[in-house]
Amino acid sequence: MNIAHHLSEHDIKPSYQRIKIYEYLYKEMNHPTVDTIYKKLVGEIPTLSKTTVYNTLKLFIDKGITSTVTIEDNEVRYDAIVDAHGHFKCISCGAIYDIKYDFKDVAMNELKGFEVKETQVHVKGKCNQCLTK
Amino acid sequence: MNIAHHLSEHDIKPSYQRIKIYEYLYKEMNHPTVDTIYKKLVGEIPTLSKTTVYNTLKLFIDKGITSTVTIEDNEVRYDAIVDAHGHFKCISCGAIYDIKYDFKDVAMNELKGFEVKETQVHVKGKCNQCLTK
DNA sequence: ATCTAAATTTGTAATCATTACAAAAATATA
DNA sequence: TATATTTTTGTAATGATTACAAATTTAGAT
Repeated sequence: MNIAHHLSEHDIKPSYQRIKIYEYLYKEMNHPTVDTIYKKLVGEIPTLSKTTVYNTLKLFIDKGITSTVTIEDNEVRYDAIVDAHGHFKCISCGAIYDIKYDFKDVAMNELKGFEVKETQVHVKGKCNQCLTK
Repeated sequence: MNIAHHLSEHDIKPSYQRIKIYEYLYKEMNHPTVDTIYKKLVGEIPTLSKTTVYNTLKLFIDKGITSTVTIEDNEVRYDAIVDAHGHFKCISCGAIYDIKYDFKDVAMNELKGFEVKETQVHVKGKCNQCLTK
């Protein structure tokens, strides 16, 4: 995918920082925190400011090309995938897995007459790899 | 329900503060934040400290009689219901509704071989009341 | 190419929820 | 009653996020 083009398509001017931040999100797919993104990119972009990372992610969210994952109280994570999907966090190794689920099953009867804008499913436990160790 | 007894049963000494905090959680069922609890109870208990509210809720969670609701990034809410259930937050009036869902539908095939400890379902949108206004 | 205006980035300080920690108060035990 | 233990409290520290204004970069007009 052409990142500059993807940003432009969503009404975001493709500055150097924006391209790098989106590239990191998109390629790593590791649901990073702001701090993770900053620490990784400041090597390549020595003048990078954490404020820029915050500003940029907020812009990406406004424009609909990034979503947040708030599976923990004390940290917000970011995801280049914006389609409805859930997340599993392993309490042993800390890895976060994307999980699909049938959206209809979750949109329960109780919400008849409600307008649903967003659904987040967060599952915690131990992952396959940690269990077989 | 006898709150002192309920606390004792779960290995929590029923101090005045603990009883009042649990009572608030249990009776109001409004998924309050620490600040909400503090502001409400400090009228009745003028010496109450916010630290006590934090300590007490942490204890309740450890002992399994309270759960957290992290439907927003910037605030943790608390719930006296600990059975698996989801939450709907209205983006218009801010109210939080409890919602049941069929747990099996959410525990997806992808998590075969994983050990699931906890599932949270968070839905945001507009509630019935706000829509019909 | 040059000037000017607008957008973007940056650094610092402020904010706010939460935690750490130690002193004070209350409770239980001998 | 005296002592040990538990609980509560207040203050300070932490850490993520936001506010804000200056500096830099980019874009558009001439």
